[in-house]
Amino acid sequence: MIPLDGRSPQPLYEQIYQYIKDEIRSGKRRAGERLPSTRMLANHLKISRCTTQMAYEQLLSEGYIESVPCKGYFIAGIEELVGLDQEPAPGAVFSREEEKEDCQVDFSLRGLDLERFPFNTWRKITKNTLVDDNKEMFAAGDPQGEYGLREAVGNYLHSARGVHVRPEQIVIGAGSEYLWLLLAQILGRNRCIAMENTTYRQAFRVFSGVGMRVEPISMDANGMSALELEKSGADIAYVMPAHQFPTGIVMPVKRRQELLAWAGAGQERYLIEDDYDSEFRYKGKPIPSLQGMDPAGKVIYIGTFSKSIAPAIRVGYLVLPEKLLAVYREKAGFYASTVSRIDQNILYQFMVQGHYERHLNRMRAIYKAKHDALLEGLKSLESQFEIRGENAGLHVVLTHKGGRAEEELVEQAKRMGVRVYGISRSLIRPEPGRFTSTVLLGYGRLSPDEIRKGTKLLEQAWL
Amino acid sequence: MIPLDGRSPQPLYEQIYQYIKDEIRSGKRRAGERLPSTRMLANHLKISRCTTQMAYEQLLSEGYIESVPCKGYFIAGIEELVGLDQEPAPGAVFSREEEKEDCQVDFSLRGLDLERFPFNTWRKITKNTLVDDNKEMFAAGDPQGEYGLREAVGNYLHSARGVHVRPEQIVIGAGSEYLWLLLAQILGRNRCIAMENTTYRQAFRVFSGVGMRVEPISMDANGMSALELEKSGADIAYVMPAHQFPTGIVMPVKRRQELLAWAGAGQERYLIEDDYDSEFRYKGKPIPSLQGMDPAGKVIYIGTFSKSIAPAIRVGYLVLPEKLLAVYREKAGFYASTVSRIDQNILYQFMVQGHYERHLNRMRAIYKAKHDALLEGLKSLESQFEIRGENAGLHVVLTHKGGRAEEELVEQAKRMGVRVYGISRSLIRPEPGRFTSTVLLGYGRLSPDEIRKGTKLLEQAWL
DNA sequence: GGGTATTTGTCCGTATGTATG
DNA sequence: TCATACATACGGACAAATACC
Repeated sequence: MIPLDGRSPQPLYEQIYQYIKDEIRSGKRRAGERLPSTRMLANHLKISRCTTQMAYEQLLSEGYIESVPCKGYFIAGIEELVGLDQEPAPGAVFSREEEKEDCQVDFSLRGLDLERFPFNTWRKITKNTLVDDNKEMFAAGDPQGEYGLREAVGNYLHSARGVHVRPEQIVIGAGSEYLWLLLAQILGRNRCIAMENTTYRQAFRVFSGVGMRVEPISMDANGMSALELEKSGADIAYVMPAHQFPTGIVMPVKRRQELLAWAGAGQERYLIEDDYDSEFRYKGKPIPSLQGMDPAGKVIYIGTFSKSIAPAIRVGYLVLPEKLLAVYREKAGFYASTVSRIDQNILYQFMVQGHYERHLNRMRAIYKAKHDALLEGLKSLESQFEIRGENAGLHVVLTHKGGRAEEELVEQAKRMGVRVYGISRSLIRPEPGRFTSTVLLGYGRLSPDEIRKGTKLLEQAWL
Repeated sequence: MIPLDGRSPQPLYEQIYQYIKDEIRSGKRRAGERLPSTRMLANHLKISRCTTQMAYEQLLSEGYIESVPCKGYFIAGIEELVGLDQEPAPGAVFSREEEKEDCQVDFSLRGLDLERFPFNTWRKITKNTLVDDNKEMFAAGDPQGEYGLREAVGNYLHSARGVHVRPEQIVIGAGSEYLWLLLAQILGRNRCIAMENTTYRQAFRVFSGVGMRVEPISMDANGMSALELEKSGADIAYVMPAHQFPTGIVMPVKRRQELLAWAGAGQERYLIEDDYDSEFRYKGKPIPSLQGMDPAGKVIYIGTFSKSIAPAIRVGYLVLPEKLLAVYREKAGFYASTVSRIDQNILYQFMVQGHYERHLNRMRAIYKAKHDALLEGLKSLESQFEIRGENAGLHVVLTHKGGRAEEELVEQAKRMGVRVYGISRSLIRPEPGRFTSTVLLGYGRLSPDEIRKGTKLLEQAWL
């Protein structure tokens, strides 16, 4: 029985939250154990169900408990599936995973929390998609992607990201890499593309691989330098305004407008906005997409479901300005869609039934809990490290104030069994004196407990 | 997304109110449409729930929206007349389907018989793939494709097509177009590629689209002219030895050896063997693949499941010679797989459980029946038409002996309600006096009865 | 074994109290 | 005093999982 004091300044839900949290921490409650349902508890304590629920939600957002719809709330398994880590891919010709060694905590940048994926929902939708009267699903589909799915994506982008889009402007494709490649076909190879000097290595390799000239542009605190962009002679600029990878910089409105002005000054100039992880933002008012701020149709918007649903779902989308639509149709309209029509329809159902929004909300809460745990754990490092790129996405950026070399930081962490990642592999062109003592910590796959463990080890490694 | 300005003198709730009011007035929101719940919106905009509620209350009091307890807020249905003429017919942007008119029989070249697809098997395998203990299926997979699937494809190719292949040489990708594109990245753009003068238009567009120089090579009865190839200066040759599209030519062993010899004469020379419909062969011994005849590793083999299973299954495979493997890893190894890992595993199960072989055997019998019906029906045309490309694939080639123009043949057929397709769209370069009176008849989707009906109508149209 | 009542998490609109200019 | 914004608390409706008949 939880003792409640109605006259206490501490709200009821917090008293409940505190009580249960203490029980979990002290070990009185074992992992996997079921909590009383919100109704039962509320009934028992003679309070509103919502109050108990708020308490549970708090516990949930901090990772102490987990919820299973229609079943109950359960104490979280501390390190349930640690070391489940991805596949070693039988005979993997070149697995991207480095060897595990005795790595205890891996702050991997591509790690995601797939445990919470609404598996049953997905399975059910799949089942319903593969019904007998749906055989035409196996025939060839629209090369641009199923119209319904494009509508759903368009609606989502409009409401969530302020993107202005008709379904006709959307092209569905199998992941970012393919879409970059496709984009390169549309824009033409004889382009000069400006990229932020630390950027997605993959994007850089695709664009340079197809023969585009790539101009690295240095960044200030607000992102890509507009001045340098102007001078570079590029006619395309690839940017990530919402949460730049890897620096985590959020481009403020002023810089956005400068870039839009730059694009507007040339007939053939375009901005590519890669909104790769904009789904996750934990603090501060969300800034609409660059595309949404642009009435002139100079922004090509690109996004994917790899982070927001699962990497295995190889689906991404391109939003083309009206002017480029004709070019797309001429140059690439004959490309068959790269995504199975069945998968497109599963995803479509997932979206129109509202599962996508729900899933995003849930994941946002979960990742926020991890994010908070990480920042809390990094507090002790603040004297020697600058922490940036927080409050959004799935990684943070740490820079050693004393200028300790990146390799040393990585190596020191490694000796303590912690894997962190240097920023230098994202550099296109070396910049003397910059990006030399910066490491990246991804927290998507780790549990709050693992994160706390990791930061403790980092403390020992670096201080 | 509603743009909010925290520093504006206009209160937050009023900004929201204004925004939604404008959307309703402009007709962007339809009557009856549901607004996001106060919680969701507040969560999204990172403001208090009460603020969104105040905005909604204002809208409510002005009659723009209605509230339904426990369900949500809805746009009021004052004027149903707003914005009736929206959306331009789903998928109509540029659907590949020509208008139906009063076409009775369509000898479509991309038609397939999907009625016989083992739907239940596929569904069952899908269900079994999506079981709870298979969650890792949603994580990122091998960029080259699931190893198991590559093994299965390799085994199939070895036994069915005589392809010599280790799973390590196989790259799984989302359909032919993507694989061609990938191949172009691997080989490099500064290549000169020889293509048979009538060939897959799509392949031509991909290769020329990425900037490769394309050399059209004329064909004799045995396929691509080895002499002309030698003279062309090309270092890559794209061929379809098993059943050339569209001519249906089967390349005899002698010509194959000439091509192999050509490839062997240059360090960087390669043959691309597109085995697009080799699954279907109705008479005579199946000829092994070109790749299987080549001990020197000069043949790149490419195939897909689009015809043999279903076009919606966007899966194809590339078999790279050992020498190109390293190049692939370096230049394109970072490309994530374009096929959903789940789909790959479904396909894998489909193959290892023997369903693929069974399905192929069944389809071969079915298509043979159609093929026979077509040839039987065309007998009466034999006096005036030469019939070629038979005994394999899913189409035959008809050439008018009298030299009647292709357009006329198509038009005459059309007037009788039959759709046939001219060969000229497969021409890369006009060849005076050739391919001017030839049409193609695909029979994949038609039933034997429809085929008989079609040939009867063609008789009336042409004789 | 197949329908049915119950339980449960989840989402919803609503009401009231409070802090800050 | 009032407008604005936020925090706390309430109970109904719903669909899905589950247990029971």
